[in-house]
Amino acid sequence: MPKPGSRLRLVDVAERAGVSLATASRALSGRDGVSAEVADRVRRVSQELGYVANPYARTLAGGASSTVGLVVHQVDDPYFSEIAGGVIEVAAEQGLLVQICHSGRDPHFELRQIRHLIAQRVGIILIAGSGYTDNRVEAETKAELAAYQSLGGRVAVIGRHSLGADAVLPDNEAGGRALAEHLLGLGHRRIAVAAGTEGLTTVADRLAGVAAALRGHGLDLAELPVVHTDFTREGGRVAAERILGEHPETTAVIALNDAMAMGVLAVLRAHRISVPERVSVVGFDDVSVAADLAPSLTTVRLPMTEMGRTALALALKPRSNRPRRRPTGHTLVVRDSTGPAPA
Amino acid sequence: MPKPGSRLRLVDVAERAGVSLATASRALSGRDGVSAEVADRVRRVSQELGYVANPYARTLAGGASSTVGLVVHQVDDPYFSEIAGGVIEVAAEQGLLVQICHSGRDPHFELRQIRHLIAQRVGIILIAGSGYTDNRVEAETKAELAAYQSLGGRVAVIGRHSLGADAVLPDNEAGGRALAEHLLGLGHRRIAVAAGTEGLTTVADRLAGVAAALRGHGLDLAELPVVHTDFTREGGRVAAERILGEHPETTAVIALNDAMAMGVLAVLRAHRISVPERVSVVGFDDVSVAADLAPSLTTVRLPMTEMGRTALALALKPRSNRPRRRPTGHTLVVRDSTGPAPA
DNA sequence: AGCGCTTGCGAAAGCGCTTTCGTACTCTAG
DNA sequence: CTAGAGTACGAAAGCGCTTTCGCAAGCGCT
Repeated sequence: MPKPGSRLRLVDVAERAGVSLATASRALSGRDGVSAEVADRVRRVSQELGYVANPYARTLAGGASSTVGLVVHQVDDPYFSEIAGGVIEVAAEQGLLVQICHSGRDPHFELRQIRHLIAQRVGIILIAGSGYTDNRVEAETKAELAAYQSLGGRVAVIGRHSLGADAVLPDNEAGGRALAEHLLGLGHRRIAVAAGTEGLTTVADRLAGVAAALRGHGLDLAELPVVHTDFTREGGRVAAERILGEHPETTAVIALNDAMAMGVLAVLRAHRISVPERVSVVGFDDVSVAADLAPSLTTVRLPMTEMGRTALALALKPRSNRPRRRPTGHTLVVRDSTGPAPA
Repeated sequence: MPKPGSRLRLVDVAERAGVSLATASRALSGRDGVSAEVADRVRRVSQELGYVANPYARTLAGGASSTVGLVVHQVDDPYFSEIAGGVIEVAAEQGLLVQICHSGRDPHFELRQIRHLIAQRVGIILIAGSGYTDNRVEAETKAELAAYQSLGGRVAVIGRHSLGADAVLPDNEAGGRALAEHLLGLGHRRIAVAAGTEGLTTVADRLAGVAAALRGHGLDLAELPVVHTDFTREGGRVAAERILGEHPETTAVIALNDAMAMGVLAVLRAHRISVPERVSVVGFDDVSVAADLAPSLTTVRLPMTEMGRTALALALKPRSNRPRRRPTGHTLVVRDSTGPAPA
C-alpha cells in the first residue's frame, strides 16, 4: 500500500484553488451550492494536478462506492468471459471498477461470494449465470439481496428470474423451441438431448422450449433420451458417450449450450460418426468459436457482450418499484453441423 | 451503498467481548500485544456475530489493501480469461478480491488503467499480456510502477520483461523454435508467418524463435512472407488472405497465437484448401478450444491458468532486491492441422 | 427599514478502522 | 525493597473524504 502523505489529497486541491475543503468536495462531485465559476476553477485545478479521489475515504465518508461486483460461474468459460467483457466496457466508460468472483455453479458458494461482496461494500452487484430450481437455496440468496437493496445497494442479474432484482433475460425457452423446430423441420425424430446439470433454471427453460416444439409435432420429450451431465465440454462428452451407447439410432443431438456441443462433437469425431450426415448437432449461446468448430456449429445466438452491458446499465439506473426485465431476443444461426435426417 | 449504522462495526465486537476497540483490532489482525486468551475471546465473538471488517475503513486507516488489480488486453480472449481464472482462484483462497480492467493492447490506455488502479490504492497490480518493443512507451509505465513499488505496492507481470517487477515468462522463443522445427521436420520450406501487431514483444520473441530454427536449416526468415496484422482471429483472417493472394505456393502457415490460427483456418476453409493436405497450420498458446477446431490445431501449450496463479503467488511474497523470474516452459502439441509438406 | 428567503461558502463532525502513546501492572535484577 | 524492563491493555489521534450545520451576504417583499 502506498504510504499516506505520498499522494495528492483533496485539501491540496482546495488550497490551490483557494477554497475550503467542503467546497472542493461539492465542486468535484457536482453537488450544488457552489457557483458555476468556483466549481469550474476547482475542476480545472484538480485536472491540472491530476487529482484522483481516494475511493476508500470517499466510500467511508458515505459516498457511493464506485466498484461493481460481478459474480460468474467461471470466468474462463467463453459465455461468461464475453459477458464480463461487456460489463468491463461499460464500467470503464463510467470510471467504475469491476471485481469479478467465481460461484463455481454452487449455490452455497455463490451465496458466500455475494455476502463477501456485500461486506466489501460494493455499490452494485451483478450476478450472471443460471439460477437454481430448488427454491430453498435461492430463497436465502434472495433475502440477502433484498436486505442489500433495501440499504441502497443495486443489483442486476443475467439469466435468472425471481431474485427480486432487475434482470436481463436470455430467450431460453424460445431459443430451445427454435432449435427443436429446426431439427424437426429437417426430418429428425430420434432426437436426444445433452442437458446440463439438473436443477439449473437455464436448463429447465431451454428444455421446456424443446418440449413445446416437440409437442407441436406430436412428440413427447419424456420419451426421448435426456441426459443430464455437467454444463461443460466434459459434460457434453459424457452425455454423448451415453447417448451413443444407449440410443445408437439417434440422428440429432441438442446440446443445451455450446460448451456441451463441443464435447458432443469431439466424441462423434472420435467415433468417426460424420456430422451432419449421420448425426446433426446443435448448441446454444453462439460463443465466438462456434463458427470455427469442425463442423461449424448450428446454434442459437445470445448477445452476451450486450447482455453484460445491459445488466450494468440497468444497475446504474435508480431502483424502480418493480424489478425491470430486459429480454434479449435470440437468433437461430444455421451452420454446418445440421442437415437432413438420414433416410 | 448500505447505509452507515446498518452493519456490524468493530466497536460492537469489542464491546461484546468486553475489550477496547484497540485490543479488538489487534486481536483480529493478529498483532501481538494481546494475551492469547483475550485474542481468542475476541475472535470467537467476532465469528459468532459474523463480523466482517469494512475494507474502506481498514485501508484508509493504513492497513493493507486486500484487492488486486489485474490488467489484461481483453478478458473475452481465451488466453486472458484463462489467466484471469488462475488469478481469481488464488485470490479466492487468500480472501482477496480481483479487479479486472482492459488495456485494449494500447500502451497509453494501459498506462491510464494502471494509474487508475494505483489511484484506487490497490495493494497488488498484475499485468498480463505482451509488452511493447518501443522503449519510450514502456519507460513511462516502468517509472510509474517503480514509484508504486517504492511506496510498498507489489507488482507482477505475465509475458513481459523489463518492467522492473517479478515476472512470469512464457517460453516464447523456444516455443516459436519448436513450431518451426516441427514444420521443417515435416518437409515444409515455403512457410509463411501470420504475425501479430508489430511492436509487441511477444510477437518479436516468437518470431525470433522461428528465425533461429529456420537458420538451423539454412533458411532466412527475411526471405519468407511475414504478415503483421492484429493479434486476433480477425487479424488471422486478414493475414491468411494476404498470404494466399501473394504467396499461393505456401505450404505451411505459422500463426503466432491460436486466435490468429483460427482466423487462418477459417479462410482456408472458405477457400476449400484442405488442411493439412495442402497447407499445414500451427498456432501458439493452446487455448482450450484448440483441440476442438476443425482440424484440431497443432500448437504450443502454455499453462495459462497456472501462469495466473504463479503471478499472484509471486506478488504475494515480499519484494526481493532483484525481480524474480519464473519461466513457464512449453509443450509442442501435435494435432491434425499439420502434416507432411505436399510433394 | 425590517423581515424572511435563498444562495454560496467555511467549520467541523463524523464514517470505521489502525496505530501511536500513555498507563497500570507484573517480573526480574541489583 | 526499589529501579528498570517488559507486558497487556485503553484513550485518542488520525487516514481523506462527505455532509450537516451555521453564518454572512444578497434578494424581494411589506
